[in-house]
Amino acid sequence: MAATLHDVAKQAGVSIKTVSNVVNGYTNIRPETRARVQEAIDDLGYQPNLSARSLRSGKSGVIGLVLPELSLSYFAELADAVIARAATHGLVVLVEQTGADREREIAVLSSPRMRLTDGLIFSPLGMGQEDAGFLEVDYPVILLGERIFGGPTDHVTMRNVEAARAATELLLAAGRRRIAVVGAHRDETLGSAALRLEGYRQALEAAGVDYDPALVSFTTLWHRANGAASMRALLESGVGFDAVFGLNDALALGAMRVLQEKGLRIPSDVAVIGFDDIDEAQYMVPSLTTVDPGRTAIAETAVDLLVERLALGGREAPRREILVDFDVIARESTPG
Amino acid sequence: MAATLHDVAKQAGVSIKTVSNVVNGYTNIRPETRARVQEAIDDLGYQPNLSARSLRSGKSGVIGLVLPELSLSYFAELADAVIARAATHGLVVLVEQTGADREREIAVLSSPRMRLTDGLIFSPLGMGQEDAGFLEVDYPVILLGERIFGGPTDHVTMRNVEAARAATELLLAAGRRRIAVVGAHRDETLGSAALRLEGYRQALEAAGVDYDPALVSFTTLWHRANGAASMRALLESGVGFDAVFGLNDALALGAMRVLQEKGLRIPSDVAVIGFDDIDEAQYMVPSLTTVDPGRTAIAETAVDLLVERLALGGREAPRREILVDFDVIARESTPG
DNA sequence: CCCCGGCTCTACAACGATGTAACATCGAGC
DNA sequence: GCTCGATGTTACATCGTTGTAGAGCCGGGG
Repeated sequence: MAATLHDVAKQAGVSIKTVSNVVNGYTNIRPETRARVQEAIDDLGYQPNLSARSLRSGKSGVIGLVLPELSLSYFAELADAVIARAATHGLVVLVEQTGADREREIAVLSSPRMRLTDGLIFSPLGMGQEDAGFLEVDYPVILLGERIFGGPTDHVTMRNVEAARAATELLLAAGRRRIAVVGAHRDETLGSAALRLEGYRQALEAAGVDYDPALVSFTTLWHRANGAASMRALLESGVGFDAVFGLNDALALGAMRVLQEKGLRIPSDVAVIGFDDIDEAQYMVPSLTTVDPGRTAIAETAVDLLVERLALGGREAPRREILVDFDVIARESTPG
Repeated sequence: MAATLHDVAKQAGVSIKTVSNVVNGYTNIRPETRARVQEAIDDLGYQPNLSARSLRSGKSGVIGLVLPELSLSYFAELADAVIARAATHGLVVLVEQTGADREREIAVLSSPRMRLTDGLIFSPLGMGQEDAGFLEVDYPVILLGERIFGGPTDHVTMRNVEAARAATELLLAAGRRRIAVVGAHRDETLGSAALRLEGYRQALEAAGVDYDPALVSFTTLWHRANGAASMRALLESGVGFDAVFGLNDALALGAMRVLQEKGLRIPSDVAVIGFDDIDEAQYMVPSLTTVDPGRTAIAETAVDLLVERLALGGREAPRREILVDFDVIARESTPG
């Protein structure tokens, strides 16, 4: 059985409160008392019981991270950054997966399973704008993603429109005028796909290039395979293009494979740009030009905001909507 | 403030223990009492306080998963499976990253941070056989990986030697006799690289094919980039080969890119096989033949073993060494 | 009519930590 | 010599939950 304050106190011949004071670095303790207690602590290998501490203090030192699934590179890398940042605040991270399922996302918000976390970083993919009310809970939540805007909680997200516009502008600046899009979602007005497509359109308009619907291919999940399929369809349709904007990197990589299969050279025949800057993008040949949407900044900002909320201890504070900076990362798949 | 048993009891006009009994599904309660209590619970939105429950019961319902980093696809997918399996047991997972750093791995084992977990699934990369003693802790640990064998804890791992042998045999069966290896580690006797290389050698020997050291290229980290670099070195060295065994998929994919750059056809000129069956392997063109080392089985077995240990409640039980089954998954990068 | 047993329900004491208030002890100051 | 304040330490209550022991009530059997 693990030693308790009580055991240590008995061995050191002091009260448990004195041991507690030593453990917590309270200053008014005689050096010899402290030494005696410390010896007993080391001797017994005492470790504070975090459940008890948490019950007493109302804080567990654990934050929850709720995301679709770790198998998606973007979320794995996000989780990596969240965990690393949390560690610098002395917090540990409990990870829950929802499989992008709306019901499970909603369930997790009210689940007692989560009640031992002090707060949540919440990244939904299934919930939509109409579900914003579910975010109204009595613990701090930091919302990520593009599914809900203007909800009751803090929100950290990326400049989807501007970043997509910058990506498109990079292609335009290279003289490309026929820019295909891979990964659009049909009938979506919110969410990453719609916002990035909007950025694309803005860039075209600003450059005085007509928007050609034939260049936009739709798909569902943003997987490599869908990127490849979309590209095949585009090529077969006979529509001419000299550049491709993959709405995320996986799509761009899938498209890139097909282009190379068909003997098209990248970037001379077709330039390719992605979105997300997942790790493997830089290892491809040619390496993929992409947009770093600020994933690390999102993770770190989310943790920091949550830590601030926790420090408030439940007192009210205005909600914040934070947009992190993005970066266009030029690599070999675009000219120049 | 969140409602407690006490609040519910007051509202329902019963004792807190009765409420507790209702919450825990204790049977001997009059239906009308139960209904009254349930109403109060719903009314107040009562949720059990898990810290208190955990203090009282000595169990938190949280298990820890300690791994190098989630940015490595293998570990992200492992974590995905662990979390999913834990959920079926009603457990949640706290994920800690060590960065494959020996000191951090050792620290985590004795960290009070981890004391609120009931047990650990521990996947070290920095510790070695000589550190086995650190695994001797007073909570259940399930060890993963190939860094420590015969330690004091349960151990779940893959059949590295046999799986690597099977991979090599698939190439041999296709008539390939000059099989290059990408990703060996110098001076390693334990660990994935050494074990997989051993399987390779066994397969060659059984087939009566001489082992040619010139075909084995060494590297450090198992990244795409290192796979590509190794392949370039092999090609430049002028040593002839008709197949490549990447000791993991990332290496194989890196190598595959370089082969294609050089205009070599896969699999007709050079067959390629990997190891790990990461998700992207099947989306490549050509898709990568690889070995599923049983990652999902490892994750699920680890969780199940831990659950069994937890059920023992500290009672002794013999340690178990579990080897999961592997599968060779033939895809387009090998003939046939 | 009384006792026994089963069903409901309750009171109380834990689990291990910490905040509060208060109690010794000591030296300094008047 | 007595008070005062600072210092060092302690007793106690408390966080919210659950296990244990047992109390009250009812009906059935002797």
